[in-house]
Amino acid sequence: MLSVATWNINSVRLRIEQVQRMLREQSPDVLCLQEIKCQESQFPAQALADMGYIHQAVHGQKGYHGVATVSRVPLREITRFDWQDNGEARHVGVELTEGEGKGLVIENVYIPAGGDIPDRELNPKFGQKLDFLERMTRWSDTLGRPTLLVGDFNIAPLECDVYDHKALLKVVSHTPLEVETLGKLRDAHGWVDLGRHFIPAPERNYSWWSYRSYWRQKDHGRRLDHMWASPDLAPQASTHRFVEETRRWEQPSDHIPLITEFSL
Amino acid sequence: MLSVATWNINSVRLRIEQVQRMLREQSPDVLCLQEIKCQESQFPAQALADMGYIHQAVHGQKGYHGVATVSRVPLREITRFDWQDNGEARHVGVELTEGEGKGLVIENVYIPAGGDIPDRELNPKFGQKLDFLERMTRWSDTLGRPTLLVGDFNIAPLECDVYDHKALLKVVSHTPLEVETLGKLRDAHGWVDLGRHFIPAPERNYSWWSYRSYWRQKDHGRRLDHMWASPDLAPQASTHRFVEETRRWEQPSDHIPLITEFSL
DNA sequence: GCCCTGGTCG
DNA sequence: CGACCAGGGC
Repeated sequence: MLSVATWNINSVRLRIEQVQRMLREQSPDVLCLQEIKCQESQFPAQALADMGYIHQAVHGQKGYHGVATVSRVPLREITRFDWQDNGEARHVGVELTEGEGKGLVIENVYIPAGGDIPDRELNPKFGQKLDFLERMTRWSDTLGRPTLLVGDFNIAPLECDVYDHKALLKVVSHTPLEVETLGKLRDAHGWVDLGRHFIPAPERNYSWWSYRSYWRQKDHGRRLDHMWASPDLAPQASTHRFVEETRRWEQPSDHIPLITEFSL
Repeated sequence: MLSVATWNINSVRLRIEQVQRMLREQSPDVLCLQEIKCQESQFPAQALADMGYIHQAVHGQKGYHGVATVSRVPLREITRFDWQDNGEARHVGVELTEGEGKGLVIENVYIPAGGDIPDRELNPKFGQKLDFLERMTRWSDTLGRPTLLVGDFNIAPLECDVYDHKALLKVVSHTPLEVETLGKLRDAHGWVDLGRHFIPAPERNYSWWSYRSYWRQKDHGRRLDHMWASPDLAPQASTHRFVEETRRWEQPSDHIPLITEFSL
């Protein structure tokens, strides 16, 4: 048994107590964080180590972005890709080195949000997002081991992954071009979307609600966070859950944690 | 019986729950706030009205300074002086219009801090502080009714009003020039310093501790907040207390409330 | 909306 | 140290 969580925490320093609470209540073996928004030197390593998460791979930067994978089972950092080649900290890859999960690779990624306008010409950030996905797609070809790819993908691929499919067709995160580009990444390695494997369409299944306005009343969510298993790993996934309650905590992240359990 | 509190709250929006807690626990009839740090439109009027403090005189500005006097006994705003003539919101004067305290005037003031260097030439803010005090001194001559003058004076007049008299002689808030200038204001109307009337020198008696460094461990406080009664009002003051516990609350103001009870 | 960076202020 | 502001990001 091995359980892995992913959570875009939107500042790990501000929400370290919420991380600790989630770890106490959900008890995953491994936690992948995105948007830690700090440098490695500022990462709350001790607070997490005190809870047993002594194995840590932190790829941070000042102020923005940043990812970290912490674990109570041994791991070692194996990669730290910069698919944009611009110095942003959006990926860290680890390998579990002992126990049932030995050899499992966990890729933790924060895909660019892509700006407001879904047009390469008008909005360079949208192009960067697509380029990022295409580079990940080429990288996918090279993988040869059981791998879990998790994080904030900033794309809600299915109609039922958003509260209003038609309205969001022109909104970055749900445009046909993004969905198609993400689909190529998925197909490049036969990735299995565990969120929809365990909670099949058309069931409502969101991981993010804007801070703005009436997200709670209207349930205007999107499924932007994902856990994808390589074809050789997917059969071992035994449960998968979205921990929606954290979105109702005080001063929450706008994203919620996802957790998968594996029988390994 | 009438009780009046004064508290430099250092952002009333951020600390409205602490204000409510203090009001519940101390139950003053009137509360004078300084450094509300908001415009009148942003003042948490409803939260205070809900607790019975429905009579309010708010003199705010954007971001800095600002004073407000709220009460559960009827009052009317009578003055709103700008002794510096620069648009800063540092004073509001009210008159109680009913009940035992009818006719009592309460002047709520936030005297300028005065900058870092205690020299008019090198630091214009120090001059502005002295000018502010001198204009208040001239204003004091004109008063003819029982009056309570309260607020953050930003001066600790006595040796025992600071944790280290000698060290602070050259620190703005305790320089001989400030103490002398404040003394002239006091003498201009025969104001009675209730803090020292009820807690005589040389007893330790602080109302402010810096946010910086080890204020709690070292008790490096100063008495910057004051309640002064006009000679005709002072005999009615029956008790006076410093509510030090608020400084140990979570995310506190750097100042504590002072409360005087009057037998009226 | 909320969190970052930096600035000013006390 | 911790308020505020403005500007940038998502």
